[in-house]
Amino acid sequence: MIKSARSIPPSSGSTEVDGNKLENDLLLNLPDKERQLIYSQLVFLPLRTHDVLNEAGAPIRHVYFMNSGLASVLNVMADGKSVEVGLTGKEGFVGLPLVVGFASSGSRVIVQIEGSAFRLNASTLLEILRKCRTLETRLHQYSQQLAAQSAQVAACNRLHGVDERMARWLLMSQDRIGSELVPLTQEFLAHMLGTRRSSVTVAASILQSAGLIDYTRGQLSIVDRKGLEEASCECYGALVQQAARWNAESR
Amino acid sequence: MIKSARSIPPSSGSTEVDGNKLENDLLLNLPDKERQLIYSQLVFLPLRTHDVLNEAGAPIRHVYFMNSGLASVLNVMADGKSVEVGLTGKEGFVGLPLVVGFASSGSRVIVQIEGSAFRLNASTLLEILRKCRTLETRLHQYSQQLAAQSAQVAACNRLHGVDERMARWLLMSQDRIGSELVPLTQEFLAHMLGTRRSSVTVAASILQSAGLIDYTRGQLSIVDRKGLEEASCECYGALVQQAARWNAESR
DNA sequence: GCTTGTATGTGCCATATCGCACACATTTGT
DNA sequence: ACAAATGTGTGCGATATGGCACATACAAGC
Repeated sequence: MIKSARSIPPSSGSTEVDGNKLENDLLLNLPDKERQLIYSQLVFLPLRTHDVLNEAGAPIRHVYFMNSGLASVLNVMADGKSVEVGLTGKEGFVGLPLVVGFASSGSRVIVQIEGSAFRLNASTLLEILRKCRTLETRLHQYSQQLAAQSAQVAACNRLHGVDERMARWLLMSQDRIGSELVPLTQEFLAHMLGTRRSSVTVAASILQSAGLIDYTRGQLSIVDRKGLEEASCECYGALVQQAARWNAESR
Repeated sequence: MIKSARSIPPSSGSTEVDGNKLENDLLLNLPDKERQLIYSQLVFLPLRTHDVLNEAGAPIRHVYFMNSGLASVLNVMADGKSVEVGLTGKEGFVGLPLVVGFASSGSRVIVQIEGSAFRLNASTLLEILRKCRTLETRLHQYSQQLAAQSAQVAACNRLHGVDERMARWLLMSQDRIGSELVPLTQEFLAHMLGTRRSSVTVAASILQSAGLIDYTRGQLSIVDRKGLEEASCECYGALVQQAARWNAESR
């Protein structure tokens, strides 16, 4: 079995902010000085399915440290068709352009699976970043990871079929939400994969009859993770490997 | 006609480094202090077609400020198939992971059209960056631009046909090399677009008989740029717009 | 129990692309 | 002049996916 992001060691000890458990990898284990500056400003925010966190071309008013659940970075075309170009969970952050000095978002980011995040005003983030080098570096590193994801997805979208891409998506999701249960309709999965719903139906049937997944009305569960990895394209493994390599290098 | 990157105003005055004209946007108009630190370290390097600047998964030994010509960021699969996920010319830089503290490259970067670059050792760059905040910010911003490119390409690869993607590629290339003449075989264009050579032949024939381009044996020239923009998908315009918006915001 | 809305399953045809093979044209080197 | 290497044009069947329409299944509310 591919060593997935799930096997990244959990942070030492548990931390609460604003009475809520802090799970975001970028915020955990910061130097004391930065922790004090940041934690007091964080606002806990439940995320509901299909909430829009950032809109393409619109000013970034808030940034989000994902805490649980899943958000999708989408590229939306003029005719309404959309394709997911990135996926972010508790390892991630929404609002990256702001970190490098851009005021607007390049893409739409929506909540795909409900959960929670810690939010900051744009101006608050900028103020904090002036004093928090560790956090800033982590955000820049995360930006590279997300870019690598987009790149892999770009290739995957060109070269691989619906079944493989769907398997990849499920694996990536599971890594980020840490649960076998993925609450999601085929309709939305189709939007993520940039295909028709009926193609998803067919792909899902195939994966189900192979005993890899199980689903009913918006509740999809992963039955055989190892099997799913074999059904997926190499893109999943490539991304996991790349992430692991970079994580090892950044110590 | 879409306002392209070509219409970005040229830098004030002309600068030479090591006896060679400096064209790279990231290096021009730096604060005096940074200029002095950096310029003395730059090594001029001619780039020949198919030179490999960075290899996926391999340590980054040198970084490159592109000066002329064109380099492609490629994602290569196990079976040898490849897809271009990014394109960089004199507006760009090769070796971004290093800037955020990662030691290895996430993708292969090859020279697509010959030209030149200014090179630095990895360690030299890191040393310089500790003192040069302006350059560092510019590199982070460029990283966002390149990521936006990958994202758009990811969507484009999923939703658009060969003809449209080819038109987009030609437009993006022209913006970066600033010439109507694109020296390139259909074979390599096929690698960029992640398709077969014969599909490129067909697409090229269509564009040619429409009077938009002209080509013979590795020499492709853009005849009707406006027409090509119409033949291209919205992705080209979207990228130009996004770049313009961010450039305006970062002042 | 019935209605309404939402989620999923299926079928049919058009089309784009793939995989492969081969013919032809142009350039390069001897 | 000739051979070899390289670049381009074309055809054909297999396949995957798209667009669309409709049938079925389940859930929630009255």
